Amino acid sequence: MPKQKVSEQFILIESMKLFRRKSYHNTSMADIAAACGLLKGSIYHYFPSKEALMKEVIEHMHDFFNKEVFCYAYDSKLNPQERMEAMFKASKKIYLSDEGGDVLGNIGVETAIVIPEFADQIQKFFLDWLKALENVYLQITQPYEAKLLAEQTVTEIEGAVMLTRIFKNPKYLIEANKRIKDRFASFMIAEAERLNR
Amino acid sequence: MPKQKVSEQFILIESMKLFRRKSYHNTSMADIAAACGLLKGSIYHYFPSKEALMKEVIEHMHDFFNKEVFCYAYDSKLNPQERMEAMFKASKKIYLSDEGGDVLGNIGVETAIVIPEFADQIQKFFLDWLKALENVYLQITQPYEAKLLAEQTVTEIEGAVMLTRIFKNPKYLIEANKRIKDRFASFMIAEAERLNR
Amino acid sequence: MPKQKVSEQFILIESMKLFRRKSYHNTSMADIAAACGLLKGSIYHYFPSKEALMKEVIEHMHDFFNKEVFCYAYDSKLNPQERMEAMFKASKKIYLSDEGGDVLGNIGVETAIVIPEFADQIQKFFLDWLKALENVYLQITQPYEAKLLAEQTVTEIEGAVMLTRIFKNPKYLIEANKRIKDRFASFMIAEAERLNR
Amino acid sequence: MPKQKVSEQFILIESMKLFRRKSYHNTSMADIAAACGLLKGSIYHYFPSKEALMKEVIEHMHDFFNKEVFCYAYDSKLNPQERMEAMFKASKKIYLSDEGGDVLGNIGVETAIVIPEFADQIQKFFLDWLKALENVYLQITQPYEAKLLAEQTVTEIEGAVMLTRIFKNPKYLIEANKRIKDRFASFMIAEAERLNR
DNA sequence: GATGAATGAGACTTCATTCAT
DNA sequence: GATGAATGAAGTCTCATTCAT
Repeated sequence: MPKQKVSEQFILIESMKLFRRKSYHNTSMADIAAACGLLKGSIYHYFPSKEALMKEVIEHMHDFFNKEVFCYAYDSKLNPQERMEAMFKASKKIYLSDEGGDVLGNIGVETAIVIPEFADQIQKFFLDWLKALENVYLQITQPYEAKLLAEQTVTEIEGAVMLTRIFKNPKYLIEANKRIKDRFASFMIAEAERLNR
Repeated sequence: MPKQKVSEQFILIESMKLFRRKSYHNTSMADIAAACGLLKGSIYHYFPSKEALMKEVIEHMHDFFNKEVFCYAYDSKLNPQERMEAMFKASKKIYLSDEGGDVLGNIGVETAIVIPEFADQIQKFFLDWLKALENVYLQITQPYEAKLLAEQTVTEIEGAVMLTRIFKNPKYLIEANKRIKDRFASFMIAEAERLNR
Repeated sequence: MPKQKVSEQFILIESMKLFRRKSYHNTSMADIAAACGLLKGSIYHYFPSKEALMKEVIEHMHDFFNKEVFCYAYDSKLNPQERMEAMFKASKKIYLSDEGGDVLGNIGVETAIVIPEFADQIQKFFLDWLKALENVYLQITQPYEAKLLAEQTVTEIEGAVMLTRIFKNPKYLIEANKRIKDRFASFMIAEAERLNR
Repeated sequence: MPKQKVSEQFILIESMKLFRRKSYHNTSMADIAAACGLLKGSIYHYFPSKEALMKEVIEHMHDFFNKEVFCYAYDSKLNPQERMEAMFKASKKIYLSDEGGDVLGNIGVETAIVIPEFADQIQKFFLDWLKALENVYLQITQPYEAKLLAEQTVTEIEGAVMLTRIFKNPKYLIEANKRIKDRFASFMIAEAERLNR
């Protein structure tokens, strides 16, 4: 009986990399298999179809973000600023890893278009992201404002990911991060003043 | 002359719509032909290949933006605020037309990945956009600031286009527009105060 | 009423050149039209199909050879040697014209394979050629020998055309001509000796 | 291992037959697949393209001739006559096999026209053939003569293949073989006399 | 007669997927 | 579990042919 050459996890990671770098369409099952040291047919022992594999990739990223990034938004041991910092730090290693490929931003859009069922998953990811940010902003401002700030933050990051990709230049992402932090700081100060009064 | 069912322009427009809605890869030449009331092979009377067609679509959009949107940035008959307003107004009908498809944002990213030569064209589009915005911001602030503001503006719009797409909800774009306008107004006021002093 | 831009003859000649240079399959109706200063559809005013056009090309060449080359084989005003010389001279301008393209040799083989009906025509051409040569050789040798010599002559010329084409070097044809002439001369001498006895 | 219906060799042979019988252009990948009991797409497991397949067919024939035919020209255990005999015998089974299709003669010409890269390969085949024959003739005559005789021999065989094909009658090839042998014999005798003197 | 847009069959090719080994 | 040959649908593209103008 042949031994298992790879793990499901491994295939997930490798295919994620490929999807990010080359897009869903430009990545063939053979590419994925090759990246895993397998041959075409073998992927099907782990995932029933390319579509299913993609769905698990999305879910895997979603889980990862929930556990490694978004969680800090709810970490009562941290103050608001520390929560933001922690999220930034955790996500940065993802955004800037692997040739600047983003996570669910660009993949998301391409993918959401391709197969309707992907759209739901992608939306859920962004909803969790928005909710996490909103939760942090809620600590320093009013509910309506917090929601808008969360939306603005996601908007800027996703736009920056796109420009970073198009120009192959990370500065857009770096600038966006800076703006978000500065904005956060100014809200912190305003809130501090409000409380001081 | 034989019965001409379609014009090159018409094919360009129809394929642009499809590329926007379904992405480059998910749009087949047969789809495009069908959208034009033609059969597969007939598209090849107008464009030598799918790739060439895509390139012309991109160029067409670029031209369109140059002539209908970016031009206002250099219109000396308008004051800075009017220039921004004019650009917003002109672009809005594009962003929000046709199922909320964006212009060169999402197409751009997918496409830039697929075929290297697309990347150049896409970059050029964004460079013209950035230059136009920078030119307007230059009227109300310092050069370095103007450049950053231009980048922020494009970043926000592109991110908003993406979220609008993912959630099929135009509010992200509307909010982004509002933020950009407000930011612009605050710079206008600051500049006015500086001059008053 | 539009005037006739070209003659049927003209199209025949131009398509013959193309077929010789690029082969039947690699020559499109558009190529032929372009060579004639026309557009695709217009060829169909003169010839009902590509196949029919090819057939007329073959027939045209056959006629041409009958009238301009093979005729000398039966010209009672010439002696055997003069007949051979005349045929050589007349055919040379064809063999060596137009980038060394042959006449019905290589086209013939390709074409005979493609469409069975071409095969008949091609055979008829070669039969007339063989008959003409046989008739000349009959003047200087016995019937059986004459037939073999005719066959050898056609064989050598066609093989030489092929090699000339493959190596893009006319020497094979030149050498073949020389051999044929020498062989003819030696038969002339033998015949003269026989008569002298 | 999965059920392997065919081998690379098998596809090579089958496609060679088809190319010979129907020419390169008239043979579709579907034809080849069908001849192998496969479906269109399956051929691509063995050969990346039709062109590549053709190149391997040519190479395969070239190799075959080198190993099975031309080799006798250099076999020091044989005298000149035996070398010629061996080459004839070995090649005959190819020339006359399979509906009288030739080897690289007619295919060669058609193919050399179609794709320039084929031309090189075809030339190389003929160069090896010429070289082999020249080597044999060198044993019985002077260098210049040997070269001419080699060229004549190839010329005659190729021309004979063509006529055999056109008339679907092997007699042209048989006659050519006879002439070549007789010519060889007469040179042998001349050489023997020269040495006797 | 000339045009050239449109057709539609068919070619080459790719690739997700299946399955016998 | 792994293989990789085979499948078959679908995609891009070519081209002989038709026909309204």
